[in-house]
Amino acid sequence: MKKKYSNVRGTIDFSPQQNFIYESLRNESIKLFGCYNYQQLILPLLEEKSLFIKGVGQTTDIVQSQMMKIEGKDIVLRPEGTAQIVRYYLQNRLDKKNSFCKFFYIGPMFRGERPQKGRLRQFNHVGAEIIGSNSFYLDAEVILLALKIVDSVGLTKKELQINSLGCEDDKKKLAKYIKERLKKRKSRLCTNCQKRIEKNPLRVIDCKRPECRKIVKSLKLNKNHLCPDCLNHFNNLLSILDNLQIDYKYNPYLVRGLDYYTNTVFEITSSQLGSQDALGAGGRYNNLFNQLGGLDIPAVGFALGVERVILALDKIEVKPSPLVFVARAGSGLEEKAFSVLTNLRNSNIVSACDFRKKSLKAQLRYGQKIGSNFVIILGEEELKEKKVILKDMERSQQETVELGQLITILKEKIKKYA
RNA sequence: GUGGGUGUAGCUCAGGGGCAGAGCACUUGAUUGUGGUUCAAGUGGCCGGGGGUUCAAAUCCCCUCACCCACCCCA
Repeated sequence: MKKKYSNVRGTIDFSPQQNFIYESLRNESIKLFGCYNYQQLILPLLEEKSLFIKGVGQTTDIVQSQMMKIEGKDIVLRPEGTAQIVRYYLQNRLDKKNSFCKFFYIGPMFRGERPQKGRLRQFNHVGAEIIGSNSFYLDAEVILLALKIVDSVGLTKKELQINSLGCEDDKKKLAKYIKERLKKRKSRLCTNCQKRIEKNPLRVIDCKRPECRKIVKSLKLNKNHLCPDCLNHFNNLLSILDNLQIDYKYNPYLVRGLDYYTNTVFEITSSQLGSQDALGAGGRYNNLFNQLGGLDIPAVGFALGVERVILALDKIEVKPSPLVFVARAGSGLEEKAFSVLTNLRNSNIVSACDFRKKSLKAQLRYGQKIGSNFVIILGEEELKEKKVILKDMERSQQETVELGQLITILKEKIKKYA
């Protein structure tokens, strides 16, 4: 019995239509990154496991259960890009060279989660990192850039949520506060949160269960946990966004699931997506370099989920260039068809011919189906006089033209068409 | 990792122990060498896989796999 092959669980094949959006997202991103003076990095899909344990955090779900391990080695398929970029920076001692850097990357990430809408085991990130400055202007730049990229492919319905966790001390203070305040009501939290309250209290305020949500809301969180410097940083960022008239929602209950975030965290969500509603997210990570290399280097960045952007875009306008189809009336005209096609293509005219043994009627039907704007019909009668039939499909008109004039006439028609 | 749902033609799905179905799509026709609309005919199935019950299973039972959605988590 023949085995039926299909794609691996949690992966998707990009159809030509999806790829069209992907390419458009990719091109627009590269253009924007260039304009903002970022440099592209292409790093391996394989990294040492411990890079992510130290970077992303031992208690996070990504590290606990979602990393895809390479058999027999302490090597994993990368689950995210930030720790890797930091590894690159440290490995190449960029702190000694030009310490301030802006990088972007586009490529696949891997997480061994159970797939659902908007959640895959292999998915693509478009991400950026700014390394070497703690300026709130750069927090703003990163947010702006993420929004612009999403905009560039025509995704206008989206929401920006933003919060500040504060520096490492502030985070500890906030965690302690949450722990103390929730201790009495611990039994009313979900079992998951009861565990988290000890290990990672910040995650509790992010829980989406209604009962936890209710309790957490009563904490009345605000900016009080922030030290003067961090408060200043956050307020300045918000006023930049205000001045740019960017819509955002301050959400004091927004936490990111990766341990490395400090200060600014943000999330861009879309209502088009279902339960995995984040198109992208990011924030500041002023402690990650310390974790991985013992250096005190501030940084900020974001990542967008390519497949989620594609998912959220229900339609995209595809405007292909005019297509010319070559049809043969009669048998034995393949060689002539091939030579006409070659000439068309050498003149950069988008053209096609199916070379199947089909009747003229069937060829025209196929030509129609693939969206041909013009059809060249090769007929023995006309070819004797070095002529061909040129048919305008939309107008249902045709004329006989000199083979020598064909390219010139077609180019003229195509120009009018566009 | 946990729950719920769904697997029948290329696609969307109906059928629910006794001949394998519809719509769309596809192929071929409807006066010599001309597309879209229309009309006609045709191709196409291990009814996800394995086992069981039965004279008989796409249908009932068990197992399994895959997909979808949700939880969780994240982009």
